[in-house]
Amino acid sequence: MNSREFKTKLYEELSRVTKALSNPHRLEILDLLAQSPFPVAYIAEQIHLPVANTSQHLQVLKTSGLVRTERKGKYMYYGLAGEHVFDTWITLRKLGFSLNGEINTLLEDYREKRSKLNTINREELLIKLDRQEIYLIDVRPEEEYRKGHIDQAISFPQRELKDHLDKLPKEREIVAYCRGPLCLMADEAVALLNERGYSAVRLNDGFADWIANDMPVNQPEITN
Amino acid sequence: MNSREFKTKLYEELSRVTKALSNPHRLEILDLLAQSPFPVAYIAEQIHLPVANTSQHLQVLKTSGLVRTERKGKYMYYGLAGEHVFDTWITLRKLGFSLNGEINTLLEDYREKRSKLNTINREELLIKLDRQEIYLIDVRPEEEYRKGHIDQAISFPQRELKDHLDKLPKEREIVAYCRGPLCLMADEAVALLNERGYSAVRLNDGFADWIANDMPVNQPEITN
DNA sequence: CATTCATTCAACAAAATTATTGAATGAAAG
DNA sequence: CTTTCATTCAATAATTTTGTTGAATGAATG
Repeated sequence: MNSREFKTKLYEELSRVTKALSNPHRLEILDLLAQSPFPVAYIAEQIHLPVANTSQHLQVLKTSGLVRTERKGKYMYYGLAGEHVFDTWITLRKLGFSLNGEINTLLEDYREKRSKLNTINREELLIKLDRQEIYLIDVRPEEEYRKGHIDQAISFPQRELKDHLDKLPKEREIVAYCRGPLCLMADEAVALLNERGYSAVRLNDGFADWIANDMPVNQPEITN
Repeated sequence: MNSREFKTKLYEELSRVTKALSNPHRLEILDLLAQSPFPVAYIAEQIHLPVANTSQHLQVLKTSGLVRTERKGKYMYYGLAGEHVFDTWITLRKLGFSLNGEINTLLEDYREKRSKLNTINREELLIKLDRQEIYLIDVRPEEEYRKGHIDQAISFPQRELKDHLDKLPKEREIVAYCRGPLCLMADEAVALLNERGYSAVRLNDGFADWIANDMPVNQPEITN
């Protein structure tokens, strides 16, 4: 093998990973798996894709080494292959934000229309939690809450939130969080709450970033 | 725009960057541009691709925001759009190495056949340079040497090295470096030198990593 | 102001990726 | 041991990406 053949092969091998990252559905899957491992059917539902198609995308990710599988009962759980995959995803997300002004515009426009953009960051949240100044709600699907959540958070899945408004305090500020900065469930929740006379803000990133920074979590139930 | 439409659009935008990174030739271009900006024809020659094709790849990179252009005289220089692009490239390269065992095997096999794998790292190099224990040669094409090189390095382009062996000392250890860990010019040079009775080793990474770590460089000539 | 030459464009062909459908597999549960 | 059901496979169609060729552009040079 001469030098040129070798280089061609080398960059081809390297591009196997970047090719796996080159599809929007697969990026959305990675963003979801940053929460925790999930079975195929759940992932398919979350990203609104047929199961067979989702399975194919998952296999692309698996072949490239980005995700790994584990069978639990009749379900096949897919999860990120390691912390370096999460870190790379964060790096790429940041790069995307900085290179593509469109993304920021999109997100801001969307959020501006719903809530008043009121956000709080991780440090502020921790302090206010400590002082019991706020009421913290986790608006992700309950499956995800059960696998782990921010310490002291109560589960109020966004989809059912409007049916449980009576359980929320009007006198205390409510902080809602979901998966990460690209996740919209917290925005929807905050918009609804403010409309109904509550005082609500969202955590500016989300659960994935929370655990990535070793903040206090609660994992009440190790699922099998 | 509803929530699903919005998410689809968001991940599509994000994938514009990852799509641009998904082609092996474009990765090789980025790796080259990590050295410094170059005109289209030079890039085409280095990656062994027709100029028109190279131009197309460069435009994909430019549209995604990863590289930017600057006209100098009759040449159009393409360069990385910023430090965050370089950092992301390094992150991806590392991820590729860790996920794809094939890559490490390839590199090691190739190197083992040529030299005896003798390498030196940046810190050792700096110390030995200071003590004048070594003779440091830059084996990249002279164009690249002229744009900047490791302080005290002498230019001995790998392609012409065999015609200038008489200018090298046999009594002192020679250290050769080129672009980065994926670049093979230093390996070829080291192999040749050891064959001819010199004592030579390579710097384990290369010039891109050297400047990324703020090590001492020499930029004798600002080209225009 | 005509010429040169690096680069880009445009059009088409070739190759790779993605989506869709329905059937196959294979572990768990009755 | 049969049934159930989550997942994967296989085949094909639709779409996108990549390569190739030759012509067009347009800035610099004489």
